[in-house]
Amino acid sequence: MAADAVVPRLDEQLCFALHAASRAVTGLYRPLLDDLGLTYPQYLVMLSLWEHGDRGVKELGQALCVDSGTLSPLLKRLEKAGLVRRERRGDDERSVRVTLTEEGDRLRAKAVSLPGVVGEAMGLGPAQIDELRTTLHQLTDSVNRYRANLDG
Amino acid sequence: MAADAVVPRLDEQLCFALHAASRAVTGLYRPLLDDLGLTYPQYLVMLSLWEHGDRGVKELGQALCVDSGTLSPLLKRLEKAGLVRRERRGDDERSVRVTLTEEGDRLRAKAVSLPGVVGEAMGLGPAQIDELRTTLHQLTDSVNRYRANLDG
DNA sequence: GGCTATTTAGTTGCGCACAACTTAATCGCT
DNA sequence: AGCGATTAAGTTGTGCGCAACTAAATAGCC
Repeated sequence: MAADAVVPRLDEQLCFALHAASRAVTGLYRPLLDDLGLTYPQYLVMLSLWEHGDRGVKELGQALCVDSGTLSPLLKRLEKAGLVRRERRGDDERSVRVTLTEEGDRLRAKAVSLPGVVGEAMGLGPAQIDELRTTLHQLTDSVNRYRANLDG
Repeated sequence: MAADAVVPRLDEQLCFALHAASRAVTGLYRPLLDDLGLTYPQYLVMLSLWEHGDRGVKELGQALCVDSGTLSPLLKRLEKAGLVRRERRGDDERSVRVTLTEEGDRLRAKAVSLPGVVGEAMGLGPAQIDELRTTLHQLTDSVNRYRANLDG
């Protein structure tokens, strides 16, 4: 086999396209989220809380695909910022309930404009966006199933 | 407007689908790259070097969309691992040339199998992959143009 | 030639992602 | 009831991403 054909070019690699796109979008959010005093991963946590009002650390971890090693310090920062409260659950002292504070709830109103701005910046039509999201979910599921089989 | 319709659900957000997919794929690469002693971002640098043999730090930064703040320590680790050499360029002492060592070049052969494994795990057909890559490039370009206009 | 502005790498500091580990509570089995 | 296994959250350490800054070399202008 030809040695120079063995490894694909960087910009042909789907993994890099994904990596680059994800970072570009996060970078687009950054200045917008700065106004709310949030980082992008913190914003994802707030989205989940705005949606459900009340979440356990484990639930948040499953929804966002992160473990407690990432979540614990992040939630501590959100708590210090006054957006969130953490309390041990009464019926199971192991688990922790994360709740929105008044201020955390109010922040939702300031986040309203974000999806619109980001959606516009992406420059894709509704059909393209829909298909992209579907394909990405499919890819993520497939990859995660594959990963689960590696150590399972 | 209805308050509960204001901010989309987490799993409807394209940005999160992107974020999750990118991390899933990186996580899939991790155990494979462990065998080569590389992290994923280091692998991207090696891909660029395998492709061009020889790159300036600035060129690498442009190709991978990262600045010297990320690249410098990463290259230092690759150098310490014996995969790469760094030397000031003669004609312009500001810039640094990054070169593959023998060992770095040999590593290419061990990376041959990666794209196949990852491609299979993604569970997408060739047409889907092609379209996904195109859409992602389009999205990245559009977002980065938008970002350039924010501070430009 | 001399001086400022720009360019290029590198450093520092913070937050996230993740692996490996710790601590504490609960579960489940006998 | 007692006790080992499991589960939940948190801690520690490493590497990446990025902003802000520094140091040194070159470019460009007078």
